[in-house]
Formats: sequence, C-alpha cells, structure tokens
Amino acid sequence: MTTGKTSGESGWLLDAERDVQARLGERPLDFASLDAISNIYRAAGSVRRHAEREVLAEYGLSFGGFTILWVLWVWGEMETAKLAEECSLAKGTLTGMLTTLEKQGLITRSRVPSDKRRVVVDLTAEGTTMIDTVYPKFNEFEAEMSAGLDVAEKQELARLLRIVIGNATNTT
Amino acid sequence: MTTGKTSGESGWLLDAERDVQARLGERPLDFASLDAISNIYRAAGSVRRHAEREVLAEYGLSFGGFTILWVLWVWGEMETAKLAEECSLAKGTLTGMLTTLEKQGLITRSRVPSDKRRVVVDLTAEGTTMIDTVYPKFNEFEAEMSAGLDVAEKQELARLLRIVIGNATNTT
DNA sequence: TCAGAATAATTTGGTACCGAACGAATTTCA
DNA sequence: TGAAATTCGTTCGGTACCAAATTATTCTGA
Repeated sequence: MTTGKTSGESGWLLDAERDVQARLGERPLDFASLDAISNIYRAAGSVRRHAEREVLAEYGLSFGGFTILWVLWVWGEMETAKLAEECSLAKGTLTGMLTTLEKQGLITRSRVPSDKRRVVVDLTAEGTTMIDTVYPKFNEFEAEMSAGLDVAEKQELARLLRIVIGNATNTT
Repeated sequence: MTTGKTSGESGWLLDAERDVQARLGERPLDFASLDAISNIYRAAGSVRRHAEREVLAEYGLSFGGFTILWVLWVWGEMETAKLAEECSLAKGTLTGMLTTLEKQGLITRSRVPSDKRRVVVDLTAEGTTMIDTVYPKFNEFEAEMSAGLDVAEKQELARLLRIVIGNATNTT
C-alpha cells in the first residue's frame, strides 16, 4: 500500500517520488529527469480533462476541436498539412476532426483550384463566434490552472517546457 | 506561414502570443498563463508520442499500459480503483487496458475473497521482467527529453508543474 | 430477515487518436 | 510526351479514452 499522505491526487506525487526512491534507490537512474518529465504528462492530463469538463463540454467541443478552432482564429485559413502540424495531430486524425467540426457548421473545407490535392480549412461565421465566445473563458481557466504562480514563474515554466518541446521534436 | 522567431516549435508560442494579442485587440487576456499552460499539453503530446514511437513500440506497450506496469512495479499489487486513480484513468478505461495487459501475460487479476466485487491487480513474472527491462530505457529517454536543463531547472520544472496539478485536481 | 441503498467492476456507445494503406493529382525526367 | 515517383487528403483497422448504464456483491435498517 501507498501509506502516507491521506489524500487524493495532489499528495500523490510526493508519495510517489519518495516510494520510487525507496524502490529504486540503488539503481543508476536519473530521478530529476523522471520527476520533471513525468509531471509534464500528469499535468497535461489533469488540465485537459478539467478543461473538457468545465469549459468545453458546455459548447460541445473536444480539446482537439477547440485547438483547431483556436489555430484558425489566430492565424486565419490554413491548409490541412500545416494545420495538422500546428495542432500536433496526425493528418488522419485531423481529417476526422474536421468532419466533426464541419458537421457542427464551425469550419469549411475547400480544395485549392491550382492544386486539387490540397484542401484549405477556414472558420465559418459560426466558428468565429464560437471561438470568440469560448476563448476568453478558456483563458480564465488557464489563469486558474496557473494560480499560485507569479508572472516570472509562469514565464519560467513556459521557457523550460519550450526546451523540452525542442528536445522531443527536433531529435528523431 | 508562421513567420518570426527563427526556428520551428520553440518560437511557435511567441508568434502565437503576438498574433493573439493582435487578434484580440485590447481584451484583457492573461498571456503569461496562456503561454505556460498551453506549453504543458504541447510538451506532453510531443513527449508521449516520442516515447511511444522510440521506446515503447518495440515492446508492444502503449503509454498507458506502460504507466500501469510502472505503478504496479513501484508500489506492488493494487486494487483497480486505486490503480485507476494513480494512473489518472477512468475506471472503464482501466478495465480495457487491464484486459490487454492480461492477454499479453503481463498482469493478473484476482477477486478479493472477503469482497468479491473488488479486484486486485498484480504483475506476473513476465510483467516484472518487462518493466525491469523497459524502465531503464524509459528513464534514459526522460533524460534525453530534459537535456539542456540542469538539475536545479528540472527540479524547478517539477515544482511548478506540481502546483498546476494541484490546481487542476483540487478545484472541481 | 430481507428489500432497497450503496458500492465495485464491467459493458456500452461514442469520440479521439495513431500508423499504414490507398487513390487521386501533380511533378519529374527519359 | 507519358510513365514512374512523389505528394496530397482520406480511409481503414485498431487502441485508448470517457461518461453513463449495467451487473454483481455487500451493507443497512425497519
């Protein structure tokens, strides 16, 4: 059993870190990296689920769908290959999600006349209204998720993560 | 096109932040929070995909399956409710993944004699061998993912993320 | 004691997501 | 030119994942 620290998920990591140390203490493992990296997907999962439940569900949007809308909103119409890259999605996945968003009337697909293999995606008026409405709420949510960090700490967190992202994307 | 900031993904958010600001005009958004939080799921996605492709695929493990094995390895046998919580999985999801791992011969399920509703999960010998083999490689991978950060920075990253995790799990 | 409430895992129905295979359109170069 | 290679988006098969409904077991109280 886990012993200590009563509570749910927030006490979890402290226990985990202690227990891993106990279990694996003699082995030549890099605990600092373990701690840093494993917390990344833990945090991402918690934040994502929380966002879907508390912010996005009300509008019928998945996290991925929201991201697509957001990217189009910020950068304007975009071809699918570029869009998939910006959203960190496999292109096959994007196809399905675009179909969903299209059915919801939030985006349009149109083939490029000069190269009919290519498809350009853009927000509809409804899509624009949607993201206009949702994003401010989402940003409030982001602020809640980073409560307890001052601005310098938020910037530091973003900077450190940017280095990790670089490591994960540049090295094959 | 993405324009600015030299290279690929590390400059991405700076562009996005600038573009969002332009798009939203004078609206009072919290850009520091946006930057910090959005980088979390970006990093998590990159790291996760990279782990599945470069480390786990060779052993036929999904990221979630690996996590289950790891938790059992560190803490020993566990009831499913606890296991689901530790792995941040819905209990229905866990059921399916346990079935997969059971077919692979890596874990066993057994009902608790004193309460036959409950199920205890444990590693088989094969499961133990598997995680014994895989985890050191996974830890190497974690070190690669945090290359460029010194120990203090890794600890700081972990600390900041722990605060976010607390925010995402405590407030419902 | 025994019917209903509570609790545990599983099943169900649906989306998201990936990698690989596919087919259509375009480019290359003999 | 025109056939082969390349480059698109989509389709396909499969896993992962969630929320809600279901089934099996245990607990509760009149």
